[in-house]
Amino acid sequence: MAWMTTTRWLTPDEMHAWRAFAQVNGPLLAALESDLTDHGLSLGDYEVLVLLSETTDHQMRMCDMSQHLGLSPSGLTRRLDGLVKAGYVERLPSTADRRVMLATITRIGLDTMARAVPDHVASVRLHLIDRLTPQQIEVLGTIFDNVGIGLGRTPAIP
Amino acid sequence: MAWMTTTRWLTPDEMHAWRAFAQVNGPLLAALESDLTDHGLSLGDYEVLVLLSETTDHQMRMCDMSQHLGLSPSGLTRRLDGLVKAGYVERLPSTADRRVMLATITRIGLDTMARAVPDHVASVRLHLIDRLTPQQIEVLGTIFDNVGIGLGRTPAIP
DNA sequence: AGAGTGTAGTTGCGTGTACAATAATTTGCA
DNA sequence: TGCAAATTATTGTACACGCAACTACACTCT
Repeated sequence: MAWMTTTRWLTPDEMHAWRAFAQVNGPLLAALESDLTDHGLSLGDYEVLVLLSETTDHQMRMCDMSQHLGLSPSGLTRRLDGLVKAGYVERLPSTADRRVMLATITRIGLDTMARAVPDHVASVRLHLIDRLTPQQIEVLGTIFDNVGIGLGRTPAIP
Repeated sequence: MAWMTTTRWLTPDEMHAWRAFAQVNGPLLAALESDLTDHGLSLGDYEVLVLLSETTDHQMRMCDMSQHLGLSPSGLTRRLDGLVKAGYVERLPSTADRRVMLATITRIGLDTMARAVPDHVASVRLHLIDRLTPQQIEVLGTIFDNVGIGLGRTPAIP
């Protein structure tokens, strides 16, 4: 017979926190994504451009990107297809390892991102940050650091 | 000329909170979804069953469900297709308004959900709740209540 | 050097979702 | 009453993503 353990149900506070999170999470991301469409970017496209713009030489291996973005290799391939067609990113075969494709952000991609960033930051402020007290902001960071550790992620350094 | 305003960038604390949230959110939902697959349910399927099981007569109009679930009408139609094929839900034409379809959860659906709920609660505890202090849990609820209000949602009563 | 193993990226296919168009029905108002 | 406008659900189409299979290449060990 299988082990029989009685379920530890959620307390009212726990249930409230979980339901609030579960119900608001989707609309929050939808709002952030919607505010980016003026620049012709999806939230996923934006994440790619930010990631590439933050590297020293503005390029990164596909497999490293898929790790950072939490995307499957095939998903990243097709996402880059769109960005390449839009002219924001180029594919460069690596000379050091001929299996590797280096995705590089173009001048047009950098310009597009530079125009999108202020609106995106304003959107994050509008929908999330400016609705919270400084104490709540600090706790929010701690919460998701802890949850991320449980999921096997190392929290960001700052 | 358009109004020119200087962007209010994020402070280190704000940036930390936003990045932690943005990076952990996806994996958290993926983990919760993954823990449900043993019962043959996706997170979306589970939400439908919970919603129907919580109504007094175990049925709800399609359009009301799409509101509660944040799903488009077409998306809900196809989601119900799967649940109907699995035998968890039935479609009943409403006699009061012949445009509306009433989705009703079946006995099999209720049984399936009853088996899935304890595992799902345990999963929510494992990945989220039990990684937080009581104070963090309370703040988490307040945070997403506030954000939800900004998005035009009324917070849950409890 | 050569065989076997591991890694990087792409493609075929299935799934899930949104948008637009459509059909059926109800509601509102002259 | 009767007709226009709104509401409800479904279907066609397109897109994004993951999994599995595949190709190409690098590494390891003898």
